Amino acid sequence: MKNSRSVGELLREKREEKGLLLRHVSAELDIDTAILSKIERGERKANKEQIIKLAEILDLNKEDLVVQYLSEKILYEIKDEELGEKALKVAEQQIKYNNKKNSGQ
Amino acid sequence: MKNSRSVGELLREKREEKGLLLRHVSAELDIDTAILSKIERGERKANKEQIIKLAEILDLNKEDLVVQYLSEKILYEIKDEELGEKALKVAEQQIKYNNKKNSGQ
DNA sequence: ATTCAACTTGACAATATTTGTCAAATATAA
DNA sequence: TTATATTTGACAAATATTGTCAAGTTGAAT
Repeated sequence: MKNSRSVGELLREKREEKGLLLRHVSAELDIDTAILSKIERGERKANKEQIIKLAEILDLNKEDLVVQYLSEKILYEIKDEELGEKALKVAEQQIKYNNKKNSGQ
Repeated sequence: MKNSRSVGELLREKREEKGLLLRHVSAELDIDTAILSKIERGERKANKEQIIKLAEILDLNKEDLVVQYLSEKILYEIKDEELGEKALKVAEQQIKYNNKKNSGQ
């Protein structure tokens, strides 16, 4: 497997690497430091807009960060579901089927 | 692919097959007929509890219905996302990795 | 064409969840 | 200790979800 760091881990790592404080980054996001702290520790989820901004502020690869973010959203959705893994596979099938259809195949 | 009917289609088909009216089924669910109508036509989502009850009332395979229900929830979550499909795959990988870990491998 | 039952629609209300603030508590370091 | 950074939890505001209701539409049977 490639990279398995959570969004929060990625954010905190990079922020510290850059020597930025919560207050610096949260100011740019226009939120309280408390929320960013929670996001970094996985206690709260960021929203899409914040993820984009964070990628920019911290020079993180935007696509990688968004993919990890969406993946966590999906996993959150099915975290207590026995049938979650099955549902994931069905969802993939249904996306693929749709792609096919809409590309004229 | 096996079965690609949406939750709504499954519900309406089976309800009509059984000769039940919206009012019969919605009474058992303790909601207005309007909502059930919308659920069947895909205009609203049911919640988990309702899905379970509906499977019972309509003699639908509970597992199949729940899987389709969860799949639709997942797809809804990423419907406007370019990176949705990628995120789905990452989510699967991460579930698998977790399974491994927690089974002592 | 009128009537009747089933269903649909959309405006709105209630409730739940998400997203945020703030102030106090806890580290960490000088 | 003092100062700064982070964390915590109670609460408030904003948003999304879930529901009701009443009026509108549809279709079948007079």
